[in-house]
Amino acid sequence: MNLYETMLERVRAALARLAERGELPADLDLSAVTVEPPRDPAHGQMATNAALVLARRARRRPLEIAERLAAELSALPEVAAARAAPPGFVNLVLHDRVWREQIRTVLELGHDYGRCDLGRGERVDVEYCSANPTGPLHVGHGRGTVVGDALANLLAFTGWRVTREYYVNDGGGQIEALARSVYHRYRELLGDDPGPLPEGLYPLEELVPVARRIVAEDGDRWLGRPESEWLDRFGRVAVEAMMARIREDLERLGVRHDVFVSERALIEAGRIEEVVAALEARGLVYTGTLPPPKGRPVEDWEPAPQLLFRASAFGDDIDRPLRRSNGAWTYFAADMAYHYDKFRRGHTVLIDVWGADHGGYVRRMEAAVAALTEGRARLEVLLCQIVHLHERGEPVRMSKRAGNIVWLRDVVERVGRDVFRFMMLTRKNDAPLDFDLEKAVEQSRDNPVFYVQYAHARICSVFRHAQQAGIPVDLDTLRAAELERLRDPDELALVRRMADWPRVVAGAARAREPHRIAFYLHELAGSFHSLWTRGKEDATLRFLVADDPAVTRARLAMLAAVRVVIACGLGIMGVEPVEELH
RNA sequence: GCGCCCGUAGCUCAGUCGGAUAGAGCGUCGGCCUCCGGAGCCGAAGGUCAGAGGUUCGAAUCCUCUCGGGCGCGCCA
Repeated sequence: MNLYETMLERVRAALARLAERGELPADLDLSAVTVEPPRDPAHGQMATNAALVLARRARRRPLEIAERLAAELSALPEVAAARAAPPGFVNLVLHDRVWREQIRTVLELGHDYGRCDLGRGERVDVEYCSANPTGPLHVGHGRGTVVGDALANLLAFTGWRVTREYYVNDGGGQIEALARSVYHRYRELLGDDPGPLPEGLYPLEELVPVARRIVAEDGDRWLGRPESEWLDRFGRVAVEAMMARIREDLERLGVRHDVFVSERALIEAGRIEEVVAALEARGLVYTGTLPPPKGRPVEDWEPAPQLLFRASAFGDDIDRPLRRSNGAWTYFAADMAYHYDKFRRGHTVLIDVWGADHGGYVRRMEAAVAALTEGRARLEVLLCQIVHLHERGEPVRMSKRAGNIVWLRDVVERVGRDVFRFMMLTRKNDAPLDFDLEKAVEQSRDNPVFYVQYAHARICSVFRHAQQAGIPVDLDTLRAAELERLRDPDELALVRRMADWPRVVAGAARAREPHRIAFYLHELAGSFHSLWTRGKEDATLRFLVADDPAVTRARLAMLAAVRVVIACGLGIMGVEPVEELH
């Protein structure tokens, strides 16, 4: 339990005592009562809204309740001051020692500090990346991949049982196009001039080695043969090769999925038929004709009866097709089978991280999950907005047609895994993100990655100096430090910021917003840098004070704890906490 | 036309389940190097939270409408 939760319990207990004495009604609903840091630190260190929330039901003036509550809270051992403030807050100041003790807690718990059981062991499936196996990952894929990975880390840290998952779209027409693209290269390699690449095929250089492999294994036996003979073979080899490449790209980003699920395998196992039959049995599937699409007119639109899922019964605008007019299942039908599969494997929270261009797909998938699981699982979709790439201030435009795609691997190699991952988490997912390749490698205040890592490195540097000076820095010594020697307001501010970590983690997990970790670390690093600089101006505030081993121990304990929190936060983001910058 | 997302300082963005006088970085201006790493720190200036209405003790936050931007809109994935 973190400090805020502890104080919330204290507030609830105090309210109960007031109720016992008849100063409040007995059965008040306390669920809206919170204990939070006030926006303006001048008000105090924590504030509760209890009186404001309860005033109406209690039929009392908020300030009156606040005053009684303040009196009650003043008596607590943790509380240095409790004051009622208009319109009805109770502001709390805790004894410094309560905050300082958090240092010892951090040193006891290490990287488990901030861990909690918010998820209560519920099984959540986080599906992210899931790029089509028609080429390597490009920068655009990187954002969702990092967001999904960090979110999975965050949820695992806060008590969920997490599966990290990649859906391999190896079943549709795009794979046929991929196979034909490889066949084109195959003919080129064997000197059988195929002419220019037909419209709709992939011009990727990366397909040449795939074709080469088929030449090596199969020779020229597919030359001049009808498509029906070679299409499957070429498709399988191409998907395998592309997935191998994608896994390498993921590896370089430090991303490792637990499960790769093949769309094709689901289809071949008859899973779509199962799901559709189940829906059919419940009257949720029918044959009908959809109205023409809105917006820009579709030239060759003709009304045609199709097999439809009654998505509109679950909040979608219209019903959605399950079969194409050529009889094949739609992507949506396969996706239904896939999401049902996630549920069948025991997940009750399904989180999908998608690009913003899939926004129009969210409603129908939510409807599908609601229908298939009969409300026992819920889908949460995180849409990641576009990444704008900049080079020397100029936007880098990517276009598949022009063939100037920026591969994820190249960017990661250039700026480094840590920088890339951190930068991808410096915006909330539904805001567009600018990524400047120059700034990313710059070591300045401008660059939040550097700023945070620099704080960590500086702490490590202090410890190196301490060791050189023969000052004991082992954990037992630090745990036994006389923390009351930490008296400077900036030291206490740093400690309070550090003690915020459990709240931040829980809030970020609840909101599915891993970017909050990045912002928090930036603030924590700021508090630290500020304190560091004061030590330059005032030697008594330096961390290592030669003639005062006790204060040195206390400050080293504080730094050790801050370092743990920084490292832990970076760990959730998948970023290495470096010990030295160069 | 419809749906989803967004609109906060000159720029890029935070803003906790609705909480008090809306915060940070960049940029601008003014300061701080006998130093545990100045790759840093401190200060100043800078706001009609797009606009209007509503709910509420209280709205940047929730609801409605308007304006502006992004994405998407049968048988692609």
